[in-house]
Amino acid sequence: MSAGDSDGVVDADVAVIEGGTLPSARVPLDRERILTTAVQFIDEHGLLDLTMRRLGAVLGVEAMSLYRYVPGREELLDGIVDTIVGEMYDDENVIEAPQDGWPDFLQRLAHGVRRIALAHPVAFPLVASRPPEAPWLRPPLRNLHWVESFLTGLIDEGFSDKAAVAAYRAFTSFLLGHLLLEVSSLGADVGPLDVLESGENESEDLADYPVVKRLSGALAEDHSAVEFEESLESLLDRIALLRQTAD
Amino acid sequence: MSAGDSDGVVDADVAVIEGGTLPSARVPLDRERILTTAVQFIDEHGLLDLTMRRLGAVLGVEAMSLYRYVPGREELLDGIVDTIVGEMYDDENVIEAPQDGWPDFLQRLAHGVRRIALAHPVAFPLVASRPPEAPWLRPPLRNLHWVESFLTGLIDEGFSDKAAVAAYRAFTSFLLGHLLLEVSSLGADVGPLDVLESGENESEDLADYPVVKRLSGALAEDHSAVEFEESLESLLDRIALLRQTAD
DNA sequence: ACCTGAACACCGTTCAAGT
DNA sequence: ACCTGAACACCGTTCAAGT
Repeated sequence: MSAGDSDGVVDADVAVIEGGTLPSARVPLDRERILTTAVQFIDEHGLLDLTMRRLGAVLGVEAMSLYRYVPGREELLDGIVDTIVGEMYDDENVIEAPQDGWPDFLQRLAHGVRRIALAHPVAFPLVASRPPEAPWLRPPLRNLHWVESFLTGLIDEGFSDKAAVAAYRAFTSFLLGHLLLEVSSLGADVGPLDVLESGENESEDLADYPVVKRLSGALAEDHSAVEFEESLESLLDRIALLRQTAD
Repeated sequence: MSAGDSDGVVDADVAVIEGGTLPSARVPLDRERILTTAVQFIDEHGLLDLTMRRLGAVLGVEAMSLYRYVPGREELLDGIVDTIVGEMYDDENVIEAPQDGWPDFLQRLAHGVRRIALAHPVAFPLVASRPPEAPWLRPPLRNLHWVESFLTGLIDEGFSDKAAVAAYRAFTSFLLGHLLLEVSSLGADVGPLDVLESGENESEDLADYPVVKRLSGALAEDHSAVEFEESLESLLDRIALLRQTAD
């Protein structure tokens, strides 16, 4: 944190104007700037602090101005989800269609989603928990483009329609469960419960649960990365069986 | 819904007094009554409508009275999670320790969690997404009692400490992913986005995604129950391998 | 002992008005 | 065209006061 931009100080007046028309004029709002700023704000301050009024302030504007670009707070949150998931377009390791077989294709897609989860640990629960608008937009793969790629890729690789759909379901619920638990173990999450009061509290609570107490060290260890790889491998094995299933 | 208790009408005055001391006196508040009422309220009206003031009104009391029993809204939500997860104590099909082998034990536990998820489809995302307080309370198994049972049960059945912990991780992330997607497909969720505007909107949106469009029928089909069974079976196979792994 | 009234510092959202 | 001031109907929370 440098001294200039810390702690919510609004320095929109100092913002570099890209078009370069009116040097000292305030750069006008637009939807994309609102959304990227909101994502950044959540990652820094948490979801609970994201308020129309505060987001406006960060953008150097009154809250009411936001309503010209986004219909309300709920739609703002939906836009944030789109923005985050959309980041996967920039990931060169995620490909549009299988090149080295469908397992490689799904591996890349899974790792792409994991990367955006780890890049936005605080905002990711939003991707996971906003109500899906349709059964073909299951979290965390909430992007029609990638769902289309997923299904097309598998069908081109010999999956039946039914098998491709079943694979989509298994793939998404695997990613959702694993990644939600992985980012939540990273600490940040909804709710300002940052009261990790250490001391005798812990040992006292666990007195009635001797096995949990004995294994608490092991339970606290983070093996997310290898568990992700192994579970993904096992999922791909399971999907391989789906592929061979007759309709 | 009978005519008397519908639609948020407060009839606390008519409440039956169990102790039977003062017949016409208002039955006093207590933490449990607050929490069970809150769970019911969420299931009926959604999380967004649950407000300290409204919850108070349902209980026939001003919002400020709640603070005598719960420190604030965040802690109210934590209490709601405890209440919901605690319902599994009443489930006779969930057992404390393996009787017919660990796979049967875990099957019962998994189905118990699924039952509470389906019983509270609107409130369940809260169980899934509240920030865990410790690494041994991974959603959705956020109850020290059941975590203790889980670990003890597996260790008694021949799992090493490490294998039991690994099984705990795999088991919870499976349940979280599957159940969160299952209840969210049931419609209700956070956010008042009940704008399922039918019409040409859908087909228009899907014009650029022909495969999704072609499979949209199949994608909308609900096979949650059989998918749960099959995925659980596969998970148990995976856990069986863990059991045989040397430390 | 238990609940409330009044108050404070916030929210999201609207709309007529400013520039 | 874009933003704002003022207002409305709410929030969570505190605290002295009522019974």
